[in-house]
Amino acid sequence: MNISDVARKTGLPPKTIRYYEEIGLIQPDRGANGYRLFSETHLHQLAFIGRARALGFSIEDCRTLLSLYGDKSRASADVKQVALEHLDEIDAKIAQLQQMRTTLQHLITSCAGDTRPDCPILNDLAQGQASS
Amino acid sequence: MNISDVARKTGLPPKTIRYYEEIGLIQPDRGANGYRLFSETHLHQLAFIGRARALGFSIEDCRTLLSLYGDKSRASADVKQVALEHLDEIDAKIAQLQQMRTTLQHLITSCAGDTRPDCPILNDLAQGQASS
DNA sequence: GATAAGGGTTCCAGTTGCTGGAAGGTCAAG
DNA sequence: CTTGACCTTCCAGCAACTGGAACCCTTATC
Repeated sequence: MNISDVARKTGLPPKTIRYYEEIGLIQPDRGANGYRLFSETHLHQLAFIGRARALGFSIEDCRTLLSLYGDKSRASADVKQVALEHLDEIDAKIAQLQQMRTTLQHLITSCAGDTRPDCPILNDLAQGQASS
Repeated sequence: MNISDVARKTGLPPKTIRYYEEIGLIQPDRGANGYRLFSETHLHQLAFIGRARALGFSIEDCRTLLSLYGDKSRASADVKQVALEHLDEIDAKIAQLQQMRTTLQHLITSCAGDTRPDCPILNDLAQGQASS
């Protein structure tokens, strides 16, 4: 399989697949003409990476997960730990965004949004406290 | 004021302040020795930027907001629009993270996390469907 | 006057995860 | 034989910094 076939089947752009090879996530073979040649195994690995990335795992996490995936004597606890740490990161990000959201929503609500220059949003940014 | 004073008062690292000058967000003066010299106005601007960044606004948004802040004939509607667009972005990110969180949590719950190799998390990543 | 500590300066490189573009080789069809 | 769609590599850039090297300036102390 050439790269565009794999791209179509995995939904990953060819550029991304080349990048994954460059950083050593996958090791496709090469044909006599220099083209990358992908096996079914490579296809599975790339689909695996694509799904892990869709769940927000970092590239380094993907590397770890791929390695565990290929290790038939792995302990599921190792996989679970990677997932749990990632869940914590997600929760932290959500909490941070919720905090921003709350403050921002409050400011937006208190801003008239008309042609006058008075603006509680700018006041808050300038003073470090809401004008309400 | 020298850069470390401003850093202490705003909580921004000196490196970040230099970076903000480099990209034209602020224009501190220079002393005869080449040191940056910050006025109270610069201090306010940097504190303003720091708070906007804490609310998740991009550097470009900060540029716009700073410009509106300095424009006494602004319309608050312009500020509100920037804030509303940013709120939408935050909401989109939260939704995406919640989606990831839900899937990940489900997988984690179904994984025994012991010494055996069977792992629904890897199964899902490999197959594109949960094993439950 | 020498020196050492603690400022400041610039410039270059690296981070994460790609993405765009240029320049060029390959291949299959008409 | 040429056209067009592939493929290749390499270089640059995105956001928003951060680290480090190499060097200058200031102030205090001996």
